[in-house]
Amino acid sequence: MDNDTAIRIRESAHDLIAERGYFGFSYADIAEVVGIRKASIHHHFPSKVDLVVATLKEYRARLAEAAGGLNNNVADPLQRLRLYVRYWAECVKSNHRPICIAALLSAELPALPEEIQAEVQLHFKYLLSWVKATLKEGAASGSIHLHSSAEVETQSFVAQVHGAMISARALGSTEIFTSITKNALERLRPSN
Amino acid sequence: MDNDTAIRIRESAHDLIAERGYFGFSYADIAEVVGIRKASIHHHFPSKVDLVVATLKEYRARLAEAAGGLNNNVADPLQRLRLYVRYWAECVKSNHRPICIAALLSAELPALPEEIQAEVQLHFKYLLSWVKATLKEGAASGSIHLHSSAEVETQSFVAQVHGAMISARALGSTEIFTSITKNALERLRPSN
DNA sequence: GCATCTAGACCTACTAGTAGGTAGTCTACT
DNA sequence: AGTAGACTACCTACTAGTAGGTCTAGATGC
Repeated sequence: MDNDTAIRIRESAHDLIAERGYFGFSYADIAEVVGIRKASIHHHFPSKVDLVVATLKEYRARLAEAAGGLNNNVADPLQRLRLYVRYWAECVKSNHRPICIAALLSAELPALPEEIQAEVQLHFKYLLSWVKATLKEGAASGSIHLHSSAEVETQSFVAQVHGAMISARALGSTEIFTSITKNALERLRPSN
Repeated sequence: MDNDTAIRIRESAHDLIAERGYFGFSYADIAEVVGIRKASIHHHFPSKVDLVVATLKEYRARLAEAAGGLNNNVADPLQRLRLYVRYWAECVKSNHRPICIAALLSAELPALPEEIQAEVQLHFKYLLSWVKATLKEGAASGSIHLHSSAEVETQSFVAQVHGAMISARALGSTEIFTSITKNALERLRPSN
């Protein structure tokens, strides 16, 4: 499952989901990108559901890795959130996976197979829990000011980032992503 | 174009897009809901693009109507935004078109036909311009406090509402929509 | 009053193309 | 020899869309 071809299939699945959503890509698209035949994909991922679940699991693992890295290497919790936002700003700017695939799939959620729905939900729960822990730590150390509860500020922060991705895509504008997220971070500054 | 069947087709298209996105529904699905044959849909809407463009135009017309109604009948600009949010809270709660189809389609945007992309963009521009005008009026009359520019506060407000819809869908939770949007409105209160 | 014409609405039957998925085979490496 | 990984060739189900016919209601001509 960790061999090169399987990884390339999974990575191009991620690219394609970020571009078009679950129903917007096919095994034929992936076959063309990876340079193998459609049937060969089934050898690595028996069904489309398996492929997308694996893609989401990997995506979540990468988030966990990145979040852990920030926790360990960046002392200031607010700065961690700034770097999180900066990562996405780069994605939006370069148009490389410029949207969170869990947020995108969430939009299509009722039509998706249950196993995928569950993975999407797990991603949201993980992201919310990391942001919440970060906000709480910042509030305790004084680097972050919370206007309301950590729970609600967490939900609002995540919603703003996701909403910013959507607006940026709709308007074809990197700037709108930057200005929304800058505003969201500004609100968390202690002097406010 | 305004006869009963055409309307029913367009309305069920709206339902289905809100549930599944552009690629997630077919003429066969609509035929089943409306109770006519697939081919008959083409009589009213020659292509899927025509149908979705018509659905988005109608959706925007309804938004314009509702926004105009709020402008005329509700004196306080902040209260207009509260009612806008309340409308969506009801949709989320009742699970009747619980997501803005322009926001949903924006997620899939790069894969959509250009005419649809253009309509999605028009919806965003209209919504942003109405919210901005409302915020400005509120700021002038003192019923709304703007922490930053009207432009940025507008973008943030809209992003929070859209992000709240996404989170609510992902977690199957009406409460998260309510708490995010309540927080967004709270920020605009003059006492803050 | 009655036949005829027209047009909209809907139908059956079909097209070419694509979807996800399967069966069975070949090849190269361990 | 066994196995992983790729292949060709195929399947069924479904997609948007088309061709051409039927039915009905209203308007028109005599």
